[in-house]
Amino acid sequence: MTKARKTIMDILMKSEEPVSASTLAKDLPFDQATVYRNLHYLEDQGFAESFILHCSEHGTERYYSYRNANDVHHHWFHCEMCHRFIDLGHCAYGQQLKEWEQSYGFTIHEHTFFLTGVCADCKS
Amino acid sequence: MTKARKTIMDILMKSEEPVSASTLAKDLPFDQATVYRNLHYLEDQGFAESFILHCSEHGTERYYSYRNANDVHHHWFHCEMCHRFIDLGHCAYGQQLKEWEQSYGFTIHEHTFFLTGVCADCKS
DNA sequence: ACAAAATTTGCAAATGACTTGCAAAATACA
DNA sequence: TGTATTTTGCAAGTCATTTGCAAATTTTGT
Ligand SMILES: [Mn+2]
Ligand SMILES: [Mn+2]
Ligand SMILES: [Zn+2]
Ligand SMILES: [Zn+2]
Repeated sequence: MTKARKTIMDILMKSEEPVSASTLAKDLPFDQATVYRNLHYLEDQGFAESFILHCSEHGTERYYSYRNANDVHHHWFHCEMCHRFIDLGHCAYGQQLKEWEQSYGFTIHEHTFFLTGVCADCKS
Repeated sequence: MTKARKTIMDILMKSEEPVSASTLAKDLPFDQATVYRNLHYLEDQGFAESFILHCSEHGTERYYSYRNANDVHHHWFHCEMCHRFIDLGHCAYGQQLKEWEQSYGFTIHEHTFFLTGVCADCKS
């Protein structure tokens, strides 16, 4: 495994919340193309997952988080003031998704869910 | 109300599914800046709502739909093959969102939810 | 209907996240 | 170690969306 890939993988593993691709690209000492290509690679291999979120201050960016092989993914709340994410816990939509698949006949590949607003700290 | 604004508003009102901003900008006989500015205006005024969705064929685009003053919004399934949207019906997360607000102390401004996959027609 | 004030439009250039071609550098494999 | 495969940096490109500005349109007050 290359240095760039290991660095990115480590960051994702250690991070408590999703990290944006463009921020990684700016902060890391690798070319942006290398960062983006590695994020794609990690997601392809199932080591990471991502979603696109728009915030007025940082614009539209893709956020990545580490994906544990056996672990279920999480959904998040994003604070529009401090830009931190709050973990909403494991995804609890499995059953609902199956029901929709049955009643509509489609096959779901992905579902996107997140909240935006102002966190408790920023309100006070 | 200007011609451009009325045209865009009409399209949103008549459309059965969300329409992408960039498609509107390409297809309508107004400048793209005018289209984008009017979409922002309509959303600001509460006549439209939008979400960002990425599909491999069309890339990352913002999709708009008309928002009826009294009506609750809908969530959607997007088919990655035919690129149509399937209406999943009224949003049923009101209660859940309130519970999260209480247990986490944050205030939710928006929630984003949608599905992607392959529709029944495209599977056969 | 008329003129001034306020808003909107078209144009052209800019923005910013992300992608891509290519040759050099690093890594994996025998 | 030598060779095949993968990855990297660089530079340029793509594409949705935004922005400044002067001209055109719409709104307001009379
Ligand atoms: Mn943010
Ligand atoms: Mn699509
Ligand atoms: Zn906050
Ligand atoms: Zn389909």
